[in-house]
Amino acid sequence: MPTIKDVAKHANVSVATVSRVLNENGYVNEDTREKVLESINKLDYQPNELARTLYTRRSRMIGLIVPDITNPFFPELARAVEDVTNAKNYTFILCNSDDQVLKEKNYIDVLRKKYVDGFIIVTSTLTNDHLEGINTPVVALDRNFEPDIPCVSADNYHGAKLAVEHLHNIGCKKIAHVAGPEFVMNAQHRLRGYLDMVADKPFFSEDLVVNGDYHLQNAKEATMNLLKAHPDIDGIFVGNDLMAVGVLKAAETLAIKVPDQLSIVGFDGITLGETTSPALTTIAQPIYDMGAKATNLLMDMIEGKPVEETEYTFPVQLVERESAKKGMMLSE
Amino acid sequence: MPTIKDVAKHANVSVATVSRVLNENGYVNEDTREKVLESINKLDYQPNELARTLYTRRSRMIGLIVPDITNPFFPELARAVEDVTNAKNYTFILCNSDDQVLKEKNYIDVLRKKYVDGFIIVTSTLTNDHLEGINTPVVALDRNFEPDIPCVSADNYHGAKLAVEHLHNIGCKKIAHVAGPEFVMNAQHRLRGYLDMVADKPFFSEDLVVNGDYHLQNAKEATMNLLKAHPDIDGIFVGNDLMAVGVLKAAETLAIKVPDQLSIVGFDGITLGETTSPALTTIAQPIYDMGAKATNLLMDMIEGKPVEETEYTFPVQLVERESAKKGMMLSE
DNA sequence: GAACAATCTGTAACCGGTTACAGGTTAGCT
DNA sequence: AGCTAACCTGTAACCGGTTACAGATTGTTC
Repeated sequence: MPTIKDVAKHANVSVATVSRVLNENGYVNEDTREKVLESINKLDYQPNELARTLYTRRSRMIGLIVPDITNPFFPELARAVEDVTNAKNYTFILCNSDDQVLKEKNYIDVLRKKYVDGFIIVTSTLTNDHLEGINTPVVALDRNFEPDIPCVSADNYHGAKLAVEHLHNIGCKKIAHVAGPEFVMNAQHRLRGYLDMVADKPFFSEDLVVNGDYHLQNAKEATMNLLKAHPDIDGIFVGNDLMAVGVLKAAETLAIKVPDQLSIVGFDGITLGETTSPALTTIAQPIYDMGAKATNLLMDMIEGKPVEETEYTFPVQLVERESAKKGMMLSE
Repeated sequence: MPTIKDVAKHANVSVATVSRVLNENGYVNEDTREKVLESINKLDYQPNELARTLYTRRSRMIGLIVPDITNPFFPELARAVEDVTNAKNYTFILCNSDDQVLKEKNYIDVLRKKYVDGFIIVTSTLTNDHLEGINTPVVALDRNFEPDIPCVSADNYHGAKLAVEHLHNIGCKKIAHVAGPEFVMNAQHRLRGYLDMVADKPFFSEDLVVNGDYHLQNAKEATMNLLKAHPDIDGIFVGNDLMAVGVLKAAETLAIKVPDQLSIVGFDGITLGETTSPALTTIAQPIYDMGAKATNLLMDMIEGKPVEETEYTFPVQLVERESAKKGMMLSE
């Protein structure tokens, strides 16, 4: 691989001049400029990003930290991040934190040593303290954790209300909730949305809320218990789509027909929900758009552009598929 | 951030000495060693990876190029790669190629400029020519493309035979195949496995094979046509699980009961197959193990260890779930 | 034609590390 | 004591770029 020195020698100029034509700054005579460009072409020279980074402290790399790429919500997010970074000539590094602060901190450390220009973090466990002294730009995605860190998320509270409202509208008489983990902010918002819709209803009791961990298996088991304890539940709002699939499985195991006997509404709008039978009715977030927004926001911060707002809330949308519909209860 | 110079000054030694204790090479007196370590601790010094890389030409980063992380097969692979790289103090960069040579080449270019130490590539379109002159280690994953590039994949041919055999064993009388794209090597192997099992059977005709593109929608449509043309098909071996879900959907649309009237066997063993109803019977590849093996192999190559073999074929396994079982046909 | 600004180019310091080389010290052996 | 080998440490070159600074040339203005 040729270096800038080779080019300089070939074009009979100094490295400074070559650097000037490369970066298009400073004065350089048109003739020498062309001479240099010619040499660059002839030698197929490509500047060494690393050497550049060392001096400029800009790596054109960002880190994306997610809990687990295996969770189908995150690939869609990651894809958006990749598309945007790529379009802007950045690259990104993917890190799985498994929701462990230690892993998060470790990754942040490692990446900072590599001079990454910024972070997009999906976290529930990291707090501002851990980021102290880090002057690298950070954007929080999906989960807002600290007031002075810009955050991109969906309207979880409203979405939850939308879900319960829909279940109510189609005639459900007893609506339960399989909640996400308490330590996750968006799960709290969704739970609150549910509670604010049903807390004053006569059918409500606290044990209509069961805790899931945003994963399938656990939600399935919790739902089995729930449905055994309350056989008259005819609607469930589930904290996310992955758990909703678990709920679907639970119903199947108990020979409860969805949506005839039980209506289910999920949350997220991941592709997985389209592949189940019945397909999942859900509250869809604009996942790709959120990922893209977060990335663009981060780039703006990196490039020193002023950030107007610190909170970007995306609207959610009810997507009606097959797991919730006006059921037998109504026609009775 | 303190530099090695700060440490040197603080410990009253030269940078060379500090470097020596850091890298544990060359002679350094025990007393000075401790003095230096103390300074490192006191200043909370962390060596700058970048500066190191510039000289050593080793970045402790590798690139993983996959067609599309949104395809549920790849997150499981990516997770394995991440776990292994992370354990060995490497980081990895994820790239989506969308199966386009141009994107692949571009990524390889970009990453080489960043001094990545190696590549893991899942590709069908890249050939050796494109890698020419690249002395960076490369491992091919899931799809073998050139003889002199080490390759980790599953036993696709045998898996296909296993699938067809299973369909045969449970009593299917007319077995079709929804194939993956022709340009993908593993799809060819699976097709061949199918053909070698059925080509001499009386029920066989060439139009029992339809082409899919490894995605859901396309497979669904192709299957609808297939099943309309051959209503007596009672078994389908599908080239991958994602398409198998499409086949499931097709059957549902046509009101064909799975597995009572039609048995379906997929390929891959991704988690998605567990979430459908009926859950997918499939030929499972050890996806995580394959990813881990490829990564370990790459690291060995990077570290100059000799590579014994150039082809690692992993065994596959029939996972019986619900989409294939002894059907009505038998009991009639 | 003198003064000054704008244009052009090269030298050298710098980013933050690694390491070849040289010089000095100490220990071991005859 | 003299010689060699092992031990210890610092200087400076190097990785491949960027840029402050200075000096030279040209152009403009009065």
